[in-house]
Amino acid sequence: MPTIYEVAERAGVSLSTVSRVLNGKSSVNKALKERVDQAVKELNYRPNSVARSLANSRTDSVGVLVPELNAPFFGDLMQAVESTLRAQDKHVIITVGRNCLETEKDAVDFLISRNCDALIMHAEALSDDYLLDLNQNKLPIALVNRKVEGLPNACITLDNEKGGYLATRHLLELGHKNIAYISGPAYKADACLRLKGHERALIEAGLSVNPQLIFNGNYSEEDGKIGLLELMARDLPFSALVCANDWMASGAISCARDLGMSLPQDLSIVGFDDVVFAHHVFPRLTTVSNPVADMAEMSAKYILNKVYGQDHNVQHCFEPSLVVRESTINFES
Amino acid sequence: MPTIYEVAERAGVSLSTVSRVLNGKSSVNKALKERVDQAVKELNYRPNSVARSLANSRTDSVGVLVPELNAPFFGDLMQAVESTLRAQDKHVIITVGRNCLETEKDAVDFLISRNCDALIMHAEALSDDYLLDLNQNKLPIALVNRKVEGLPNACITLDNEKGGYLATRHLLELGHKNIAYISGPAYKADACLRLKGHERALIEAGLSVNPQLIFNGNYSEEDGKIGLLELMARDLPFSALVCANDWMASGAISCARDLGMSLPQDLSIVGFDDVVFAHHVFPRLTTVSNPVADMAEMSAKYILNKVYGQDHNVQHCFEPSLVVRESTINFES
DNA sequence: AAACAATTAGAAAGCGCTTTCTCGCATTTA
DNA sequence: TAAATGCGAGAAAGCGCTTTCTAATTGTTT
Repeated sequence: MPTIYEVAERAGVSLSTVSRVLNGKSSVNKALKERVDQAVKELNYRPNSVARSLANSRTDSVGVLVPELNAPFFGDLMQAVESTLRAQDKHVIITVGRNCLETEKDAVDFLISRNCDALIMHAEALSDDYLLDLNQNKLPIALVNRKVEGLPNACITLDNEKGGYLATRHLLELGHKNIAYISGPAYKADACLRLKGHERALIEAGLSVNPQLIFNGNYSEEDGKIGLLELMARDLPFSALVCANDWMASGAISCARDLGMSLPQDLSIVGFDDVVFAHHVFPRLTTVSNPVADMAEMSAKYILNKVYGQDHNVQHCFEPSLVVRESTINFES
Repeated sequence: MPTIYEVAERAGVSLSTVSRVLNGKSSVNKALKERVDQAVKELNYRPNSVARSLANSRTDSVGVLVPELNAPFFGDLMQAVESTLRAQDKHVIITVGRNCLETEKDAVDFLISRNCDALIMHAEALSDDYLLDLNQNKLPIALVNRKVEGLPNACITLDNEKGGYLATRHLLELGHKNIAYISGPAYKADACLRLKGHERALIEAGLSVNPQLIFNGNYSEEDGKIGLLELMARDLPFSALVCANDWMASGAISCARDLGMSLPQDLSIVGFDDVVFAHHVFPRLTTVSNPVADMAEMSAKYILNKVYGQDHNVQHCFEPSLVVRESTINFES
């Protein structure tokens, strides 16, 4: 690998001049510039990114924290972040948090130890205070799918309440009156908001919120099954079910089928997120789309603005929308 | 951020000594070592990884190239690589190749420019020669799911032929005699081998290979549909279908259902890869499991051996196995 | 006790770049 | 024409570490 010094020698200039040509920040005599460009080409010179980082204390790398990589939702997120950032010659260092506080902290420590210029996180377990600290420690961060008081700019969120509302209103419009709900865990803000939207839709329709029709799951496929069984055991009739994510909807669907129900005739089901498998499920899942890729791209743009002096428009709140497929049908009494 | 110099000062030793304590390569007087450790703790010192990399020309980073991130198969791959490597304090830089020669080359260039110590690739478009060149250029590489003559050690592969064989033998054992096959693209080695396995099973069973029962797809869901329609249009009866991956199987399934067939009674279908959605499909897909996570982990271990002087056992060829679910059933004439 | 070997600590060079500082030269102004 | 100004190019310091080389200290051998 040739160094900048060899380029300078071949071009017959000093290495400062080569650096200036390479970075284009200060002006260089045209003839010299051409000699340098020529030398660069001849030697097939590529600047050493490590040395450059050491000299200007910037690594052009952005740390990313996601709960897992082998899940469609986070795959979409990663894909968007990676392509947005790499288009600007930054790279991502990906770490996995596994929904676990210790692992997430380790991951952040690791990213810091790698001198990332900024962090983009989908943090599940880290506390608001921890995140505030991080940010005050002069490390720019962006938070996808999370709202932290005190970090209004860093947060890129979805209007989860509206999503929950859309799901339930869709069922109401189809004539359903008894609508069960399998929620995500109560300690997660998005789960609460989705539920709140569900309740608002009921109330707007003049119906009452019956806690007996609500089950608290943990967003897993398994809990979709358990939830459906539990709700049915409570012996209150319902003709439709909203699940707070697609995994639970998928669990509920296969459970329902195992119980001999025919879908969607016996039960209309709505999911949330519109992950890739939503249309593999049978019947194809009606769900609320979560524009995670857009949000992820936006978080990357926010970082590009904040750390690398670029100037993108950034939008902090995104809207979900309903995707009607075949798992919901008119209520026929 | 404190530097190694400040640690040395506080401990009252030279910075060489601090470095030695930190790296533990050469021996240091116990008392001094303790003073250094103490100083490190007091200052909360973290070595600057960039400076370290510059000094010893090693970045502790491994470049990874995958066709895409938002697909279950590559999600599994990434997850395994990331966790294996990070457990050893290395990090991955992920790039996306999109199945496109130019993009893949760009990605590799990018990774090289980032001074990765090694590359782990699931390369679709790069030629064997290109890969050989890379490797001869002193950059260690590992290739997942690919066999390149001349790089026997770098390749971590699946016995695709056996996988194809298992899929078809399963159907034969169920009594099927007319088995259609939707293949992957002929220019991909894995697709050819899977098909070859299918043919071997047929021949072993005393049946002949009828090209009219084979359709060449491109591994996409869409081509599963197109393939099934095309095969049916050829007007040769078949009671079972092998698809060379799960995406095409999923496409074929929804197409079959749209045609009013009932599955698996009217048609048994086998997929390949056992990606996460295989059990979301209805009927749940019988498929050939592809231990991609194991292979990915192994590729990471190979790199750990090769570049970082570790000593893991490495296995170069992996065995697929049949996962029987509900999309296949006995042939009843 | 003297001569030697074996350890261990410190000084200093070097990794490849960026950037400040300085100086020389060309251009402008009085 | 002399002084003032501006600009571009080179010298050199510095980013924070590793590692070689040298020197000093300790322990070992005869």
